Amino acid sequence: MSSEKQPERITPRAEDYSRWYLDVIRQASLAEPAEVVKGCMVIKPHGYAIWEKIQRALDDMFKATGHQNAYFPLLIPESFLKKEAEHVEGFSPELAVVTHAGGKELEERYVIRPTSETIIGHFFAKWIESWRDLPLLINQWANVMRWEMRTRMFLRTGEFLWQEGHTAHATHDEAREEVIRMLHVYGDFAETFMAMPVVRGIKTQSEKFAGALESFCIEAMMQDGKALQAGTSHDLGQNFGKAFDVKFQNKEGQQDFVWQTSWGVSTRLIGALIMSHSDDNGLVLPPKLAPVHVVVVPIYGKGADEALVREHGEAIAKELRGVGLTVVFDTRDYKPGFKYFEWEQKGVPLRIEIGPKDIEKNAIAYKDRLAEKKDFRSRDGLGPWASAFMDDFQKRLFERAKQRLADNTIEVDDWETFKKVFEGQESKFVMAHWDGTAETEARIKEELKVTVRCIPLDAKPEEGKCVLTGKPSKRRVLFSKSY
RNA sequence: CGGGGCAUAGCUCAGUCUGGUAGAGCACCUGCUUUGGGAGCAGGGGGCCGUGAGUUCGAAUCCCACUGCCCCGACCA
Repeated sequence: MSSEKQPERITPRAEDYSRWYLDVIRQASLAEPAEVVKGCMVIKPHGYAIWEKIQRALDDMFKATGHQNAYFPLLIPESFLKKEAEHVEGFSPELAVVTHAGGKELEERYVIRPTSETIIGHFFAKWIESWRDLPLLINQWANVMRWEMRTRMFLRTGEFLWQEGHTAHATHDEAREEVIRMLHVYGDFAETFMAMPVVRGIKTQSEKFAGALESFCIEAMMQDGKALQAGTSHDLGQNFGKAFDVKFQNKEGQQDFVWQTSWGVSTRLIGALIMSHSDDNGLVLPPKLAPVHVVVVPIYGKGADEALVREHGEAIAKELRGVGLTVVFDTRDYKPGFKYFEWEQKGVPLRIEIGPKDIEKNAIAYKDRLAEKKDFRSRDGLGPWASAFMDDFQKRLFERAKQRLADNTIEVDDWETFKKVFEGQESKFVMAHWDGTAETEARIKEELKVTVRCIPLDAKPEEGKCVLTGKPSKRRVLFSKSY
């Protein structure tokens, strides 16, 4: 390839979107390819810190909705996977299997969990006897492995981190309520914390989770117009209950199978974050998930009193920490300009510079990560100001993303226009009529690599004709290319 | 799994065609000088040239095999 003088340069989005994505990850020190382990990645401290923020916020939301955390084994007896026909069919191509342990071949092979419905089903069967044991609301934070042909950091890797909620209920209605409740937890999380607007919807039968009756999802639009499934929530019906004999005695004294749900989000959310907000200068993070809110950079001018600058820097950092912000006072021995670039690439929302001139004027210089130039303001009232800045920053990110989603969501009624929208690498969110058949979905996917991302929950009934076949349709569905 | 590319310093790569003591830039370390948008000078450390087997007096270089990684397609959170 070209022998770039600056290998640390970030490829502009317009030049090569997927290179840009990888460059941002590298420059922000979020992760790197595991290199010695196929298809896997190392999540570096700055990337993991974002995941920890995501975990904390979501975990609080799960607890608030009555769930408890537990942990199940990484290894699952191979026979378990086979108990639910559709489930095994969906996952078998991507399973990693343990065949040997302790120096000899295993009697029964284990698969490394691709998801835990089966082993959790096994234990639910032991734990549940009566309607009094229900609902059982469990969540697990774990790693899973799916052997993927092609990987992209955070979006699709062999091993990834996630949470998987697993619940059991006495009635289908109750399970259904849970599925919808968690879908909205995800939707709220995406919009409130990630500043990422999402479309809440139902998957088509061909896109749903293997083994579920129905899958719900939140779909987000990335900057290139493609959709990213950011979270899913499944109505498992009694499929796993029957496969694992998860029965309970109901109030009428009869045996019945439980109704189950499962729902999850993964480290893919970090990919979603990157592709929602970041720019050609690097990462941009919403304050609610940013590991560092403010970086304070000291400037030691000619003949300046270093100790004095340092003292002021410390005082500013302390003041900002006092209002709950995470602050780095960067006293490393680098030129200020070097630090500016580095922290910008890492997505810190606000930079404050403190030097002799500022001290003299009782001022600070600051740089908004979203602004072109830096600005100045008084030293007074820094805490409240910075705190309000973060709220505003979070809001600006959300508004910007919402605007982009609105601008790039269109209704299309004829096939020629539909094709034009998806020419080349182009993509938008297209609301169009669909005749509801898997055949039509397949044809569109084949020809344009476009799929039905979901049937939006808020889709209003509307008579129309399928954009491809002209057959009757009762509402529009969301079409897009996707990650 | 198909097609393509690559493998030499921490990183990006030159050197391979035409065999002869291992190279550059960046990064790193030390010192001095600097500090408001990626500093400068001087000195320094760092290599099983992916692995294995050949050819040869001699292999990063030639031959064979293997492995790994990246990119593009078919599958997927």
